[in-house]
Amino acid sequence: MGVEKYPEAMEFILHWGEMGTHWGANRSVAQVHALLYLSNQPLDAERICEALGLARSNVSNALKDLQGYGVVRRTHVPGDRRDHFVAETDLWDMFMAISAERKRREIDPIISKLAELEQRLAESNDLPSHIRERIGRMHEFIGTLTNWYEQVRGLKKSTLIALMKLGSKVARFIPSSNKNNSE
Amino acid sequence: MGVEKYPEAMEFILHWGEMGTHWGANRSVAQVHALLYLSNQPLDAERICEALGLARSNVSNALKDLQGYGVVRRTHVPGDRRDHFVAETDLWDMFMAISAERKRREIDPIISKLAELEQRLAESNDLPSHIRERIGRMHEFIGTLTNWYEQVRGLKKSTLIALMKLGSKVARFIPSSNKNNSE
DNA sequence: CTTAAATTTCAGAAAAAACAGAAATTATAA
DNA sequence: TTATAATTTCTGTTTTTTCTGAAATTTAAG
Repeated sequence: MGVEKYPEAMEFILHWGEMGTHWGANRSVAQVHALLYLSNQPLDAERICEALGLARSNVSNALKDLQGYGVVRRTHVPGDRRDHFVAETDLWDMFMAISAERKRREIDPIISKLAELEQRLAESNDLPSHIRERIGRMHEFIGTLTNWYEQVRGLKKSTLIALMKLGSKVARFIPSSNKNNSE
Repeated sequence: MGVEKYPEAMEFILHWGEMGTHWGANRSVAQVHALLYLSNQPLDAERICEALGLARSNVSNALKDLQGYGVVRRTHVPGDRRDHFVAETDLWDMFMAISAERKRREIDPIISKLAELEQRLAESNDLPSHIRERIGRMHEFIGTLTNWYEQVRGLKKSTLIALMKLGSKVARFIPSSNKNNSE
């Protein structure tokens, strides 16, 4: 009945787990995520342990992680005392949730630090100008990028999809760049 | 004379190194990168060792890594036998180089695996349709995303910057979404 | 309230990654 | 060609992360 019976499904889960290690999640977290993503029905923790051969505590932490990223949620199965879990299956929502959370954890602290440093640099005057300048440029660059992200993220899903489908054709709307080639 | 003399510069380097660990690079790699980014002049490996307190071999590997990502290059200083290194200082180019290489290493293999699985799934007929469907949707989603990336990446830098500055205003060009709010 | 099931926390073991120092290789100059 | 400087590769150590099993806590049913 469950996903774990199908070799191709397990292959997907294993590969997903492997890739997860390159993406800031550990193997267990990514595997649990993949399993829930493929699963039709809510799964309880014990079931996940068996399917993946992981310790109960490990699965517990993985589920907490995934809930922290907003890609898995607890759900209640009537007549069953145990917690059950389901994954977000809309890939666009999943992508947005993960990117928002990663921004919060990994980009925002950088911005704060850069802002703080820039402040201090403005005061100390025995500092080579190129250092001040490069830290400033980094700050500005990341600011521009995240500002763009925050704006675009506010658009309707359908608009975003339409924009993506446009691809490089969006460049048509930029005045001075009708011949759009790299560099 | 060098960057390592300035406490604020070192603070940037240390913080950058720390953040690097969350982004797929190890601390040494990120620190070497930050040091070179702030440096005005090409630095030789020995100098980097001293500035950061790292072993020679560690620095050697970090430099190899950074060159692999295309954000650092070797350069020759006349009258000096040693290799010297400089970082890309255009942040846009740096960003593009890193994202292209990460896509190659971390996204492309997923796409291959998904394509292969989808092929096999099409053949086996005793498989719940929702599994086939979800793997298919994942494949399509990542495909759409990377297709968009490849197209946009081909645009002129100035066009890209102009597009970014437009922010959510790009949505104006999408027919059916004049009221552009989230969800 | 008591009991039992379910879950989380914690401490230590296992695995993986990062790093240092030495040895080996490569490249340059005399 | 030989000697030496520079760099890389390799091996073992240290550090960090992941994961397990047991203990503690929480939750809910009776």
